[in-house]
Order: sequence, then C-alpha cells, then structure tokens
Amino acid sequence: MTDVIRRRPRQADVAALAGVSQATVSTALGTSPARASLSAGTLERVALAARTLGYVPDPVARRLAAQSTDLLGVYTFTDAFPVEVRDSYYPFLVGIERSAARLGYDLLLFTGTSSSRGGEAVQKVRLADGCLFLGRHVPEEQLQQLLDAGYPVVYVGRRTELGGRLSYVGADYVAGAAQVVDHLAGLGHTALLYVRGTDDAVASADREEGFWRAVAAAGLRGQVQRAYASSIDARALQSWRASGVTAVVTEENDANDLLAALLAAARDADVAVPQDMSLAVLGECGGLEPAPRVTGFALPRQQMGEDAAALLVDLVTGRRTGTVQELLVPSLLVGETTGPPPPA
Amino acid sequence: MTDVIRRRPRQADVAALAGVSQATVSTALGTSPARASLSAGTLERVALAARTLGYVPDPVARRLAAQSTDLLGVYTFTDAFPVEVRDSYYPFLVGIERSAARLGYDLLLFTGTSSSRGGEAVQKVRLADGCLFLGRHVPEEQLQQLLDAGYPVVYVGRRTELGGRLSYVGADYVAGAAQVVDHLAGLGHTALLYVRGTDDAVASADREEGFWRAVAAAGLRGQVQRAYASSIDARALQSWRASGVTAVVTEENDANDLLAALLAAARDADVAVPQDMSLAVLGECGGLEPAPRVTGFALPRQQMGEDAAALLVDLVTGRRTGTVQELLVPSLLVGETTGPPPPA
DNA sequence: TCGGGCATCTGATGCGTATCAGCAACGCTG
DNA sequence: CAGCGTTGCTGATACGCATCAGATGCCCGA
Repeated sequence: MTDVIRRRPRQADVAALAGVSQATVSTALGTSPARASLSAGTLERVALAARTLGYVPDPVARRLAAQSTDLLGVYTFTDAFPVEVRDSYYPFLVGIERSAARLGYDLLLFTGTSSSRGGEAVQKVRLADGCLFLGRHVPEEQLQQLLDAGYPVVYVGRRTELGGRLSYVGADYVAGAAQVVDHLAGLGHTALLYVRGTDDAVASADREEGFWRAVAAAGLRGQVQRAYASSIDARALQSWRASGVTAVVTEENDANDLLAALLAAARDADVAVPQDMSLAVLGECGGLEPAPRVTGFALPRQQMGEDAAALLVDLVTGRRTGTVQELLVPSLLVGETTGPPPPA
Repeated sequence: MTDVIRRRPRQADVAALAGVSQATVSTALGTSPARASLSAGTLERVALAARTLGYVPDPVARRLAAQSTDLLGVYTFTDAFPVEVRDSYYPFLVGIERSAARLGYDLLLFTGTSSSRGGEAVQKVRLADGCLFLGRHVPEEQLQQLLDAGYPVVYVGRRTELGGRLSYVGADYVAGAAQVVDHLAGLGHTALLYVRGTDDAVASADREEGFWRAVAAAGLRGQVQRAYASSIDARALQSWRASGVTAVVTEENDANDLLAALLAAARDADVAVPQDMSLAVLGECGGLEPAPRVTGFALPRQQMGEDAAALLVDLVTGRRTGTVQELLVPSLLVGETTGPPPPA
C-alpha cells in the first residue's frame, strides 16, 4: 500500500515472496530440464507467489535472454491488407494464422514496407523468430544477409532468386497448366494456343512448361505466342482459328489484361465462346466485369499459407533445416468458357 | 576472414570500427536530444561504419532498454482473419494498418486467443507498446490489470465495461438509427416498429435510444418489441399492419436472424416490400441469400480502424492521456426495401 | 595564470530473463 | 571418519541497447 504506482511484478518480486532466488523462479516457471531438479515444495511456493502477484513474464526480456519470441514475421511488399487484391491475399493470411495459432506462435505484421526508403527495413523482421514473405518483390541483398545469418525465411510462392536458396511453399503451376490442357484434350481439342504475356515471371514460365508437357503427353499440336493485350484483336483471333486452333489458353488476368482482351476480341469477331472456340486461363480469373466463369485452376492459397507457416516453424525449431521448397497442386476449375471443339 | 560464422553486428562492432564508444554509437544512431551535441565528424564516421557493417539495431534489446518496441498489438477474440465474417473484420484491419504504417508502427497479431486457456494470455500483449482490441468479449479482470499498469488499450467498438474507463473508437449507433428513422419519416411514415433481439448488447440499446430520439424528434408514433427470430411469422406481421405500422426496423442480421425472419414472414403473408410495408435495418445487412439491398447504415469500419490506431499511438506517446472515447457517424444506405407508406 | 564554461565523448549501469558453474548439505560406502 | 556422489538451490553473467552522470580537453575572460 505504500507504493501507489506499482510496477508490474518481475521474477525478483516473485523470488522475494517465495523466499528463493530469481534464478530459481526462472527455472521453476520455465520448461528447462533443470526444472526437474527442483523440489516439489519449491515449485509450489514459486507458483503460488507468481499467482499471488499476477506475474507474467516479459516477452521482450525473455527474447533477449533466450533468443526466441514465439513470433512469426509476415512481410509483405505492399499493404498487408490491400484493398484491391484482398481476395488473393486474405486466404494466405487465414492459413498463416491457423498454423501459427496451432503451433503457439503470434504474428508480427510489418507495415508500410513499400514506402520505407532503403531495403534496410527488411532487417527489422529479426524481432521475430523467423519470417514469411508475401509478394513478388525480392530484395536480394537484404535476404542474403538474413540467410547468411541463419535467419529462417520462407516465401509464400515459388521464388528462384538467390540461386535457389530460398525456401518457399508455392503453387505447382506446371501441374495446374497440365490439368487445364488435359481438360481441353478430354473435350476433343487437338490444336492449342498458349498466349502468354511479355514478362518472365517464374509462374509464367512454369505455365508454359506445363502447357508443353501436357500437350506432348496428350499428343496434341501446340503453339505459344507472346503478346500484349493491345495486340490481341478480332483479326488475330480469326487468323488463329484459320490455322486450326480450337482452344486458347492464357495467363490469369492479374496485371496484363490478356484474358479480357481475348474475350473482347471474341466478341468483336463474332466468335462464340465456347461454341466456336474454347478459352481457358492457366490460373485464376478475377477482376473481370461482367465475370464469366472461366475455366482455369484455383491456387490452394489457404493451404499454402498453412504450409508456409508450418515450414517456417520447423525451420525455427530446427526440425527441418536448409532450403526447403514445396509445391502444392492447384485444383481444376471447369467454367463456362470451354466445351467441345466445333465440328470440323 | 578469420571468423567464418559472423554474428550480426552490434553497436560495439560499429563503435570499434568508428573509433568511438558504444554509447556514442547509440546516441549517434538514435533520436535522443543528446545527438545534437555530437560533432558532425563523429556522426558521419558512425553512420559510415554502421552502413559498412550492415548494422541494424536489435528491436528486442532496444525495447528492453528503452521500453518501446514501435509495435501495436491487435488482440481479437476470434481468429484475426475469420473466414465467415471476413467482410466485417477486414476493413478494421485495413484502417489499422494504414495508421500504423503512417505513424511508423508495426502490428503484432495475437492468434488463437480464443483457444488458449485462462485469460492470462491477454498479458502477453505487453510486448507491444499498446494494444487494440477487437470483438465483443471483454476480459474485465485482465484489462483491469493492464489499465492499472498504465498500459494503453483501445477498443474498436464502443465498450461500457470497467466503469467506462475503456478507451474506444466506436460507431454512433444512436445517430445511425436516427438516420434510418429520419429517412422513413421523410418518406411519409408515421408509425414505426422497432423489432430488437433479446440480448442487451450496448449497440442494441444504442439503436433503441436512437430510434426513440428520432421518433420523438420527428413526431412519429413508435413502438418497440423484443423478439426471437422464430417468433416472427406472417400472423405477427399482419397484426402489426393492422395496428397501423407501415415500417419495421430491426437489427442487423449478424447472429440473430431477425431480418431474415421478417423478410420470410412478409413473403408468407403476401406483404410486398416496400409497397405494403417498408423494412430497414439499424446497421448493415449481410449474410442474406439472396441479398436484397436493405436500407440501413454502413459503419465507417476502415475509419474506425484508422482512428483507433491513431488514438492508441497518441496514448502510447503521451500526446493524449486517460480514457478517450470517440464515436464515428455511420452513413445512411438507402436500399430497395423502403418506400412511401401505402395509401391509407 | 587560474577558474569557469562549453563542447564532446565515455564508463557504468539498468532493463528482465535464461543459463551455467558451483556451493552447501546430506546420505552413503568403505 | 574420510571420501564421494546427489539433491537442491544460488551467484554471476550474458543478451544488446539507452541513458546519465561525469570525465576530458579546450577556449575565454579575469
């Protein structure tokens, strides 16, 4: 009662009340093997004193001393809660949270990372025991530093940077693309065109690889064309048809508007989808207005988040080590834009 | 080169390289007023050394020493990323992240808080400089401990627990309810019924208060009825109409299904909405299938998040003190379920 | 020449915990 | 009773940084 402003209690206070040393309190309240060598009486008295004082360990001090915070970092290169693409980010977060909660970790969300000058900001993730990275950007030098220091890092999404030394949980675009191609083959198509964008993102290349593999496996004719959305028009479409193509696959509608351009071109050319020509996307389709249900495949986003967090925890605890790379297989989404090829 | 396993650099390393003391490095790299009394040359040499070594301050140590982490806690009593009600939580998070990023704070998300036994888990929020709370639940004893210790806490949503000592940024349900009532009055309705659920949530009571105030101000006849969704049927609806009621307002469709029950009852009773009777909700309507655009009001969720985080930062930095309570006014949403009353 | 004031910088200390070497007391064996 | 292993606990230290009371050297006025 003499002290009006009471500090929150620390181990020293508990120790004083229980009549033992601070070291004993630390041992008694902790989980170290040394705990076994304390007498039952002492354990009890310490526990009682701690409860009486409402003692709660200071996570910061614990981390400084023991090098572990039970925190997983989540680093995004845009807002963690983007408004535009919320549908694509949210499931990752859901999965991450699930795993983290199940494994007893809390989440440290780094904000405003895009605006902060210099890549050095990345280093602050070290507050957490390990860190998940979301988003396309890869600050190589910074990550290199983290890796060199043995700091556990896991990307959500496949990354080939840093000489393949990055751990990740990604989506198997090759398998996904193959599913779509197989679906078309099953419908009877024999000549397929893959229209891809002009950038060289890993996922883009993977899609093409999956396309070729499946085309070869199914004994189809295939061709690939790189294009800008603006270069796709009715005339292009007609020339493809003239060359025998009955189905076109393309990338998802993320940044490039290939899919939208194809739909528009089909409309302009009076080509009915899917009666005259089938159309599919090697990925998900979003952001289209109106939104036709386009055939494609769905990324197992939530599962990716879960697996990534679980992997990170394994790396943190040492249950797994080194570079670990996982690919999850997407699931085929059959929409309204694919059907049998038109009769020859 | 002798050291293969290189620790990450600390201030002592920077100090050695720059030829100054660790204390000087701390001062030079920090923002304390003492920094002004360092020579330009020293500042420069320290900065250079730090850059050379890739020094990044250890946030944990910083916190332990300076009692500040630049972290805002976010404590939810369900999943932080709920799957069912994502639409209602997400905007809060968006706002919170915005403010936090703008003010230079990162976010600490506590997970699995619902499952962890005992309320003591709440105490771990202290890792952060202050903490936001989302959700209905209020663990009074635990919060009391935090408040007693002078720990900054802000609720998102109005809370009257703990003798009104909780700071919050909430929605002004009174004003929102009044907007809806005024809207109905403007359409020509003169006799209104408010069907409310059976719980006594603060928001529920606020709605009723707003209802009564606006009814009185507009000189209307009003009545209130507490009901379960299951007790609302065609007969009840007919009896209300018989008593002269031309518009019914109710709570949002969150947990209780009052709104859904009313719509179903109207259908059963062959009462056309809004021709025969207007229907509005004192809040938002979601989760209805099919989803009619019901007249109601929208909570400024994102703004609430932003303001709550900004308030929390003010409390953390001492720019504001004590209990601060803010209410934001919702905006009227005119849907398809309200219209002029039927001719008498 | 000396005292005093200023500009710069440093040594020492504390933050709250975990860990480890080691100490004291005790029982046991030979 | 000396010697030794065990049990149960403590003292000291480290973790990396911030802070503050000085220490040091310097210039100026008296």
